[in-house]
Amino acid sequence: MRSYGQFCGLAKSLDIIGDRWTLLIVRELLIRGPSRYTDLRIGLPGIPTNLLADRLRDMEEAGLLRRDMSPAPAAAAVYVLTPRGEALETVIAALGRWAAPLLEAPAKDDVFLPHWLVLPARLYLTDRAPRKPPVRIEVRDRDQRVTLEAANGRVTARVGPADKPDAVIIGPTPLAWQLLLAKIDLAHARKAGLAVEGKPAALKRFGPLPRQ
Amino acid sequence: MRSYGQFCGLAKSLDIIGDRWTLLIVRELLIRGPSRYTDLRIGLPGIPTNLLADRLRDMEEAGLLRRDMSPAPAAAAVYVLTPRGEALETVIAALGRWAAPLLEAPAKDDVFLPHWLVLPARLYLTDRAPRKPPVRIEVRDRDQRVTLEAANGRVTARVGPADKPDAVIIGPTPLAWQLLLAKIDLAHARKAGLAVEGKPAALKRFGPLPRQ
DNA sequence: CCGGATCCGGGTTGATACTG
DNA sequence: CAGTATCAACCCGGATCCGG
Repeated sequence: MRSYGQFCGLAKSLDIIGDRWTLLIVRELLIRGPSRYTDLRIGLPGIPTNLLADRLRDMEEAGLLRRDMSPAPAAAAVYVLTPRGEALETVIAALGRWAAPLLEAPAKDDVFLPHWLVLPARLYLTDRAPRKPPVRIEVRDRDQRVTLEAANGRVTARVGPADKPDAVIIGPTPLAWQLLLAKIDLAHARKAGLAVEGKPAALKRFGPLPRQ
Repeated sequence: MRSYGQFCGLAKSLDIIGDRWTLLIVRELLIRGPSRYTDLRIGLPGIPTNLLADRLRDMEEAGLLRRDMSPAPAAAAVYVLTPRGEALETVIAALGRWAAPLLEAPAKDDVFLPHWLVLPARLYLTDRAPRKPPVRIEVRDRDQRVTLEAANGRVTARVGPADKPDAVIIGPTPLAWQLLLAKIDLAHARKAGLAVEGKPAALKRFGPLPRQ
């Protein structure tokens, strides 16, 4: 990207992360941790492969990520955020919070990959019963699994299956998201194609943050 | 800007503010308040005039700003941030903080307009003597003036001349900034072309934030 | 001078094909 | 799997022009 040539923090940061796709690549690495080229490509539907390669080069040069060779047996290159790259989480959180009103309406043609639940779960969901014992649920869409946990008043989320989940939501991610935000109720969700196994009451532990 | 087509807060926000120059226009409006087209152009050195016009249209359509006609006598159009546009201050602050390490070294070919001091002053400077009475200084570069105030442990900043300043720094903005950050001392700054009127001790009230 | 509109060359992006 | 190559379409930058 061409520099703005302005001695200003905002302009300097945009010089580095203002290119198209760059912040989305950081998002993927924040959510999934060290990732291979192909995993990044899958997590970024629509990205031209040459741009992904270009960006990864630029971002390595800018000190946002490192390209690591994983240990001997499987010689796969993985991309890993540096601390400097991880520090962009605050920026992504600010953008995510600003965009909250745009996520109320359900997606239309938008792609919604299950693992993207991780960031909004952290940003927009709250634990509605902080005093009660922790609750863990799994969201499953095809073979993708995401684990959400409500404990001590906080919601955490990560990619991967849950260990002994209290409930499992199975079906299209957009529906699961609507259900967690309490935009639709369980009966409606089931009619629309969602299955819930385990204790549906566990879902009530999650809800939208109060309007800021 | 073409949409990413992803149901994700980050992607949605970038759909709106990811275009080149857009966030810098927000910066100008945050710093200067309601501004005319020409003022924006001056505050954004390097922007092609057609792009500024395009962006202002896009941003109005996106609900980030309004175009207001000022009252009858001087029929000047001014651009004003909507609350939605003002809410981007948190995003700009996050980007500014992330960029802090990039602003330690002095600018080279970079442009440094005086009014840009306002944001970094708020973000990077601290009041070193919260208990003492407030201190107000003016930074003057050619005919541009910026007012900084340290009071009750906080630093505030705005465009315009200061009322009864305790000190006035006159000269190139980059030098003034270095001085405020305590990167250079007063003697060095004077030798490099900076003049300080009033009580130079007032400058000691300002200093860099401790390393986060 | 203010507030743009128009035009054009070059760089970036998007889509797809191809390769070690 | 992990990219490179190619090419069209689009966006950006720079310059010029124009009506109040």
